[in-house]
Amino acid sequence: MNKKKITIEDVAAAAGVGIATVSRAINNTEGISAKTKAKVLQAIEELGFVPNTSAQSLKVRHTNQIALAVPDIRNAFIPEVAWAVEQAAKHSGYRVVQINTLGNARAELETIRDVKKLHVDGLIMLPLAYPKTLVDLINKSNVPISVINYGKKLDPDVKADIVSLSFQEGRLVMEHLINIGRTKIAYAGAPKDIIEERFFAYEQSLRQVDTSRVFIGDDFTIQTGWQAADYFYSLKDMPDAVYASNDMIAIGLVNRFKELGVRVPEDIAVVGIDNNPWTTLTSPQISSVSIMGNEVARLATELLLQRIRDQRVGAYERVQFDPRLIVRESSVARTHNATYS
Amino acid sequence: MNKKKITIEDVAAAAGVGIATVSRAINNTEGISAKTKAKVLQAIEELGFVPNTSAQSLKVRHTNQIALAVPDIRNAFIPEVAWAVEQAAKHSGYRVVQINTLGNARAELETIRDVKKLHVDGLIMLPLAYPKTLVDLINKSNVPISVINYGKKLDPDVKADIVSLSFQEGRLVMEHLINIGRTKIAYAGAPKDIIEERFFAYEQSLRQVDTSRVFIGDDFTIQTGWQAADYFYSLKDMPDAVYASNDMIAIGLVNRFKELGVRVPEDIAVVGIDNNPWTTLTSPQISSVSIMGNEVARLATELLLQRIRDQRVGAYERVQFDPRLIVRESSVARTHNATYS
DNA sequence: AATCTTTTCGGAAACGTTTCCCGAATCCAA
DNA sequence: TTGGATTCGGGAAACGTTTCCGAAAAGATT
Repeated sequence: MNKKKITIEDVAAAAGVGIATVSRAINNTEGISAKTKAKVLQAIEELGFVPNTSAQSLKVRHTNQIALAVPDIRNAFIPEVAWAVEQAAKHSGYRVVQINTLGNARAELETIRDVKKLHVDGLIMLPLAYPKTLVDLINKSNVPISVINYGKKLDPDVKADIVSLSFQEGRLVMEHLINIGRTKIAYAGAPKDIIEERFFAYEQSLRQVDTSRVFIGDDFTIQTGWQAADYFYSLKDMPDAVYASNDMIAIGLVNRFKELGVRVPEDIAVVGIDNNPWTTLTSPQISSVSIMGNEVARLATELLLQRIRDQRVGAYERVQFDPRLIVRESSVARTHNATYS
Repeated sequence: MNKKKITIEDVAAAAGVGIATVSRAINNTEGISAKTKAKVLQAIEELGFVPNTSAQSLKVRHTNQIALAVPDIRNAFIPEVAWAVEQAAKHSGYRVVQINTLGNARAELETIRDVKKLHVDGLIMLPLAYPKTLVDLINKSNVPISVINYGKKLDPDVKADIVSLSFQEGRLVMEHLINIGRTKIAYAGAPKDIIEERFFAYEQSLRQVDTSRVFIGDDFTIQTGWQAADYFYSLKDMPDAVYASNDMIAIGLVNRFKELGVRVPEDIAVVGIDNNPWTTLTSPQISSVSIMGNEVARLATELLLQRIRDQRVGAYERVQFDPRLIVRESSVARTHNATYS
């Protein structure tokens, strides 16, 4: 209907006040009486006036937006993070614009240029690597940045708040498995483990590793889990526990074991990593360790928002998030089983 | 380092030209010689100048952004859509800002107000319902809108391009099941099926429905599938096929059937809906019908972008997307089985 | 060489806000 | 009442661009 864009000036005219007054009413800054404010507000309502964000941003030099740069929307970890960031941001009145780098390193550089263009107030990024060029760009950009580090060790003096995963998840599952009395622990993973630490933890928890007990499949899928199960089943000396480097593999393991008539956890315990919701949908439910994506994301955005608001600069935070083991049915103490079997 | 914001004016000074010329260089509009353009570009490079998007938008009256309003980021269907929209938009040089309505109807209204504020050039929405107030708001907003309709029938004269799912998925699975010679077909679903059409299709494909063969669980989860399997198993006259109203339920069904020693598909065929990636990870792999979220999303954004570019108004598109059945291991013709059993 | 086209460039006016600064109105106390 | 202190409201400048319009420069045509 209303073809013409209506501006603050129209409102001013309609309400019989000056444009400055209208502005005061909108942002409820002080220096305006309740009466005129009401009058203005009503005029706004009648005209269906909506302030132009571009003009506002241009004037006030910030946009109330933060950018979230993610490598690939389809990785399991990402939606969780995106969700949490969105929540935390919205809660503080910020909008988030997502920038998809597709895991492309060049795009990751491009990102911070975009960030300047858009004049967003801050940036949260999950880089998959830290080439020098990226670090440089970060350091000389003067936009507040939080990085969520779920990859490799990074340059210690990046000028950004960093919340990283502590890579203790492997240790956690090994300790757990040992605690519940398992002695023949196997490992099922994939090559070029993004998080090699997961395998290192396996090695370090054992006096010596029996290489016949480690199975390395092609990828992080259920199929790999199946293959691993078949393999372990074929061993004359079957393991009594398996540490799966992610939940997909763990799920494949318990499915296949069930088919083979191997009882989980009585005959063999299984624990995975990621705390994928699916772990609760299998039978038995699978123990897993949560990487705390939600909390990590929330903290990262809170740090960022804080930095934005306080105009803080320097004194960059460096926090690690420890993963948490969630014990479910697929791994229980041996003594328990004895009672039942 | 560079504390002060540097503007087009600084560039002009540095390059020894006027500010209009700089603008021409940036947007490579014509009316500028190659030589001076190079000069300007270099100055830009040296100063690290980045144009201010807010100022640009204010002037040109558009933002090169489209908004995507989604009910809940965690629904299976949504990430697929979000991804496709993002891809299509980026390909045309548009950025997408996601607005999360949390499925909240009020927030859905608020959305279109936000859209005006932000001055995005268009909006793609997936409303879960179409209250009159929403339709009104859509109709009198003069922002191009595409709606992806995966819910109920909607007001026929919404002023927006609409691409909807055709709700033929139920018919598809029933025809398939009948074609492969199943005669005792059961239904497993959840109450208040978002897409009631799925159940209607079941009723309509049968001369008469044997109510003992329909199981309505609590929700769309695997657990419901388990319960359904138990229930069907308990029947004296077991069905020879079950039509699950979504893949989660289907997965639960085949898992539980396997445990019960019921063979799929020999004893009983199972087919689900949604073409959830997980259907290929079970054994047997589960037949399912794809709702074509990807294609739907891509078309919706293409329609939108087109409308934006051509400033087209009126002549709203109405397209339906037909789902597609993907036959996997969980449903094969009876004659086949005979050979094997 | 002189005029006429055409191309290239710069000045200045917008775009729709916020905010500074100052004048007007209101309030309070004596 | 009157004056001074205080609150309220308006005009105008600024934010950083794009673009219109006219002027200058360059090229083309005799």
